[in-house]
Amino acid sequence: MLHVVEKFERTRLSAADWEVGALDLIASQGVGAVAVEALARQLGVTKGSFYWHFPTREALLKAALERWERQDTDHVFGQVEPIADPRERLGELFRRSGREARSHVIYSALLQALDHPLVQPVMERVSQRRMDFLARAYRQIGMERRQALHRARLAYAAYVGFLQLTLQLGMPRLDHAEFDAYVEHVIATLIPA
Amino acid sequence: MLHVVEKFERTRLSAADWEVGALDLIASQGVGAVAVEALARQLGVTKGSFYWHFPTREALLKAALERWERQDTDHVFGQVEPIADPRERLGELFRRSGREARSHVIYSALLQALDHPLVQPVMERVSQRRMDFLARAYRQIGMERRQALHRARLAYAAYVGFLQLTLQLGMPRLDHAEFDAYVEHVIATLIPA
DNA sequence: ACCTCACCATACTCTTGCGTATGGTAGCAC
DNA sequence: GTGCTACCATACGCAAGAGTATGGTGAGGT
Repeated sequence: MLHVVEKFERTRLSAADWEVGALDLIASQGVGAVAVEALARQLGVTKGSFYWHFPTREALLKAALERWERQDTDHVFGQVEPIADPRERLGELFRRSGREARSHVIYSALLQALDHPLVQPVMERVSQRRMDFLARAYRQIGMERRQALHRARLAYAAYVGFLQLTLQLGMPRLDHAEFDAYVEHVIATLIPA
Repeated sequence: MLHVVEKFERTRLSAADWEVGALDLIASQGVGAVAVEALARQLGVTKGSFYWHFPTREALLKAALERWERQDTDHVFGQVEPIADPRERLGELFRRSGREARSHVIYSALLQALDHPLVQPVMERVSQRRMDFLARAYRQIGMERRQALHRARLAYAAYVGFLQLTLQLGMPRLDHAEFDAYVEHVIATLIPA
């Protein structure tokens, strides 16, 4: 129940500790679970501490989202960006999308909170950036501009839907081998030879 | 502000009126907006009325979800089921997916509330049913069993992601013509010749 | 050794939204 | 026309969670 997360029983906390704590909560239980008293309990302090670091709950959310957006950009793209062949680059990107990466889990959780005014613009930027990345790769393959945009939109929609169906709906329950087969099918279908 | 929805100024309400009112709220502002006092205000009565028809808020949600699931099944499939050619059937299904159909809007809103214990099982059933429908069509086309399942999963993920991206994120803002072009691209990509 | 201030606890208030208690009214049976 | 009952209003209680006020404490600089 009360599995405390604190790294090493730090005596004092910083604003950054609250931010990563908030991101932990978002990843595990969604944005709605980010309550200051619950988070304080999880960090081993009380809300008195929180309101020294942040003026309001929204401020924490804003800071946490900025932190995530910052680290997400290079975490997802940085790994595959150097791959020269665009087909190979896209394939590797698809393969990495299901590997329970923390960034994907948080992205999926934030997808569930798109009605929140602080979340929406962040997600719009991140999603647009990722789709542009896909569109560029498809253009490099040799697709016509319009086609590349459509294919990027389709591929990204498939990614978003996949996250929703597996992480949120928890529906397919496919094992490791079956998942690999699915990803290869997606690659064969969405990346032209 | 207070654009009342009531059909024709009925003097008395029935449980069904509350259910469709709840579905209206879900479609326009999500599951979280289904609050009994707000809904009562919208129907021109007070909460005193509500608790005569339903023992609790959850009961209303349950009834509304059952109503939606019932009418959704034939609303989405009923229109395309009679189409004999599986390719044609799938294409028509894809084309209908973006046409702002009420059922899709509600499905998208419920997708945002998958953490709710009442919503999850309903969505699991509906989604599974729809994916089975897709898989059957792909099999009829002549795809191998395993391939058909993967393709159905991919197509449905693309559908779910599309809803999320357009209705919730409000991101692409593509006009009518551009949307049609996108759908045709999807059909060409996901339905084998 | 002590002083400071960054960090934290305790004890409130306020708002929101669910649910309850109880009494009122309108339409139908007879 | 009177009474029953289905529907509704008003006025509560109650819990959760955000935010405030105020006082305490311990580690680092001097």
